[in-house]
Amino acid sequence: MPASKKKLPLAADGRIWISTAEGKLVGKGRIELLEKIKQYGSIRQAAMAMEMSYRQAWQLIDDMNTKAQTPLVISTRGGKGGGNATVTEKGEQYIALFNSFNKKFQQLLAQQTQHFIF
Amino acid sequence: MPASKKKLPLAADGRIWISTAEGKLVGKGRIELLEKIKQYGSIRQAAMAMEMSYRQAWQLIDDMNTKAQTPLVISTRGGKGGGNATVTEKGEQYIALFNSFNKKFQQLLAQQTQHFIF
DNA sequence: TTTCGTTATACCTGTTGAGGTATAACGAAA
DNA sequence: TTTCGTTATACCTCAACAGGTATAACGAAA
Repeated sequence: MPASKKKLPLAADGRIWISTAEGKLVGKGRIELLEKIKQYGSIRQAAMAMEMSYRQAWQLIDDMNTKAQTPLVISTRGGKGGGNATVTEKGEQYIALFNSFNKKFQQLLAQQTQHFIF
Repeated sequence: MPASKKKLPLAADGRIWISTAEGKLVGKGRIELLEKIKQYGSIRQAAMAMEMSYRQAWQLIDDMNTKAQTPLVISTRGGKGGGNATVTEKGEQYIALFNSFNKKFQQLLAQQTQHFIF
């Protein structure tokens, strides 16, 4: 064992999000929710896939749509299937934006954790 | 106004910390607390300077000392002045480690926020 | 052995927010 | 015009947590 003694394993950790003046707009969970809505075309099914209540999913979406100028999710109710939800082009842009940001962040965490052989 | 229309101001945001298997060890607030303890040599005065209760400061210190193998803060009670607290060499190392990590993180946030002219 | 300011710890309480449940609204299709 | 599954929203409850207050422990100095 060279310079480093027997060591307590340390990790660089953190959470990131994109915010407006109103506060948090999208983070990891909300982006995943958008991706599930895109996949299923349904808020309810997206919520089930993430093991969260419909209520919570709806609140997150409502908050996003309120804070962003343009809705990230558009939903309709009634009709065939009872209703549906789709992710807008704006929503897609946020997904891409966050995932790019997050990728760089994860690289930083990994790099810093390396330095923690301490 | 070139490629970007009138825009909603977005910011890359986040929080970071250093964690062990037991969870969070030090973040921004705890590092600041260590710095204040170093400055004042007193848990109570450090807490006052940060406008937190002595109780909360003590709990944070206790948690850090428990999770780290080596105490980050050593305190004595009784005697001249009623007691005192000092930051150990290990504590100083965590301060330096976190501040370095945080500096790179702040750079990432600033850089990403640039890309959010979106 | 009394004083004093700090460290250490127990205890109690209000708040807030996470979460579930219930129900209304809706519109296409049969 | 009835059915159906989903969206939308109101309402209620309970636990966890933040935070304050009170008090014990401590030891150097006077």
